[in-house]
Amino acid sequence: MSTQPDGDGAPPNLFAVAARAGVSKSTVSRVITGSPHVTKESVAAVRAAIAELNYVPNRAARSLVQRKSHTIAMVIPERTAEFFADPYFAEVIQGAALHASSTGYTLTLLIESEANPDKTRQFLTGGNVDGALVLSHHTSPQNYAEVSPALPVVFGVRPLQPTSPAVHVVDVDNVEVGFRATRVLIEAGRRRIGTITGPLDTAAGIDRLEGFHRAVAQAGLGGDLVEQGDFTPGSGTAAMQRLLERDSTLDAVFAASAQMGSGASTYLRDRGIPVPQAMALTSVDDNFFAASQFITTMDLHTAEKGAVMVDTLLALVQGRDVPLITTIHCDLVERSSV
Amino acid sequence: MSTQPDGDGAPPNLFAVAARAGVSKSTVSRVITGSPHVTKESVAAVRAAIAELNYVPNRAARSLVQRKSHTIAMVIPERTAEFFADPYFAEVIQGAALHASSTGYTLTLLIESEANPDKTRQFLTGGNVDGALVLSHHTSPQNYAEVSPALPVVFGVRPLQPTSPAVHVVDVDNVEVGFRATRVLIEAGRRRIGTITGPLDTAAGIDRLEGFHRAVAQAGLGGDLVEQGDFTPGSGTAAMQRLLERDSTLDAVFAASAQMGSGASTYLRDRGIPVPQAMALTSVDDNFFAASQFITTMDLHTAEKGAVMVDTLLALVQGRDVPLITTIHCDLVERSSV
DNA sequence: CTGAAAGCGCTTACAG
DNA sequence: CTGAAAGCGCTTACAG
Repeated sequence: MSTQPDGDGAPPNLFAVAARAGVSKSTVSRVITGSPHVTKESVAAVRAAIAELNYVPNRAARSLVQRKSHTIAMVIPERTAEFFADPYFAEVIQGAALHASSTGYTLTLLIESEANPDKTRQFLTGGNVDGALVLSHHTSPQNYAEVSPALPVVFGVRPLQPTSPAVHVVDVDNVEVGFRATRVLIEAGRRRIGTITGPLDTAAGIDRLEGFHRAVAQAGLGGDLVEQGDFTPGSGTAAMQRLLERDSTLDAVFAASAQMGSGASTYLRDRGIPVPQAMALTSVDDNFFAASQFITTMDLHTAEKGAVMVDTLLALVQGRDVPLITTIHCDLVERSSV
Repeated sequence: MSTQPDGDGAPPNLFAVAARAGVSKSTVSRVITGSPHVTKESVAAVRAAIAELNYVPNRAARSLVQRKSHTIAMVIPERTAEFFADPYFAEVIQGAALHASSTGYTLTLLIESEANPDKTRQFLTGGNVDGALVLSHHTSPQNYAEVSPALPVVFGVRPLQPTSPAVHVVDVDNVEVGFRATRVLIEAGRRRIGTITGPLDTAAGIDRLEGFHRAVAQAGLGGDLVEQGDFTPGSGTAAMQRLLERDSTLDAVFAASAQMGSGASTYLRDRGIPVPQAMALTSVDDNFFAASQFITTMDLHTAEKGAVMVDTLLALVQGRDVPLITTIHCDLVERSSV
């Protein structure tokens, strides 16, 4: 007695579509799964019925029989969550979510509680997801390497220690990132170059510093002016001050994050030190911290990285062979700080 | 022949647990669902078997029979996604994800593609999720109000236009937010007060401006110094400049976001205008933009808002009665900008 | 309190 | 190419 064609109450199921299209459930299923063994006429009839009924397949039923959840988890350890304010993570997640939806997979956000890490691992290994993306600077990937044989896992950061078994990683080459960002300063004629590093217990922090050291060494310059930050603007300000106190002839700084670069830039402005005339500056990551301070920076293609992480994971899920390391390219974005 | 007790291959199912515990599948199911009609002995036996086998219930099977996905979606329209860099969204999402996981529900991130909005709505109404959280300043909630009878939906922002049917909203009272942030300036003795608004096609922008107007009117002050921004730091800098050009006697500014406040603060510093001596400043949202510039600001308890959105949605999902509007309290955080 | 049976909505061999 | 049947792993009345 409803005016709506699809009736009220329960949503239409395969059986309803089959009845309307005048075929069997098997045929409807074949059309939906894209099987080639169906006549054009049947395909057309089924498609029409699906459209008329506004039919959407039940994921639970499909998952049950296929033993696939069509869901992937994005695991964000709680400590990283504190750093959620870092645009970097938001951008990776956005890139991953956007791409996942285009593949028919669903992205579940899983914040790993430090109080109860077993809960997260149980969720992951309990067949709720087909694979997991792990984003973290700190958490030991060894924990996940262990679930890895049971569940495909892709990391967004290279592990600090080699894991066993080895894990799949998608990331930029942070040594290259540090090298190129430092080279720019050298090519601009700077001779007394310092660096504000990220935390030196993170792969990104360590590798970018290594890149810095290689670049200055290659140019025959000193690599002694190193101050550590924690990727936040405030730490950049403080490190900039320390650097200047250590050597007043400093004429260039490579900051290992745009946030720290912006903190350094703020300090320089407050002290009336003109950029780039008296001090050249480069940083890492192209976000509004870099943009608003006009800092020449390395674009890490972070959203793309999120998408590639999804692709890599899905390849693994489908049993395809994937190299252990996928490197995301990086680019120099020139602004007015050099 | 495996040394592991849980064998290899397929994960243990209900049947395996039942066999090990020496009871029927029905009894195991009752223990898992928390039915009271089970003897203590049976409960103990089943729990032991579950622990020994490391059994995790299959969500797909449960969803299929219960017609519940135990999943809720966080819908982020693409336009909002551009603003993903705004710590505000990250914080809401984090709060929601953390709380959802503690309730046994799974949070799926759904980025609404502008190219194909039907896809998102189809996913939502196709029985894939039990409810949806919608976060957006711009998107017309009317679109979602329409799916609302079929699917519980909770909004993080009040709709600009009344919708039909009315939708559930969880948000701070932005009029109060604007009022209080302006009052602080008045109480500090400022007489010539301007405001940098958010976009005036958003509820937050409109309501915070309304709060500003009420406060200055109540104090018998003028409410003419209004410049619009878009919540970003850059727009705050530009608006601050326009305000100063319009009236050089300006002695206080209420910025409707911490990002804009920080942009304004940057401008003031560059011009050598001391804060708070020559210019007092307040803003909205307590994040590192406010903290790093020492701005007195309104704490919107954003992570808590995410959690409350989840609670509200789950109440709706469970058929409980929920008020249409849930107001999150806000607090003043005093720093040195006033 | 407990168990056997039916069924949730799909997919997948198996015949034809 | 197509359909009837079995089964994925649970939960839920229904008897007992």
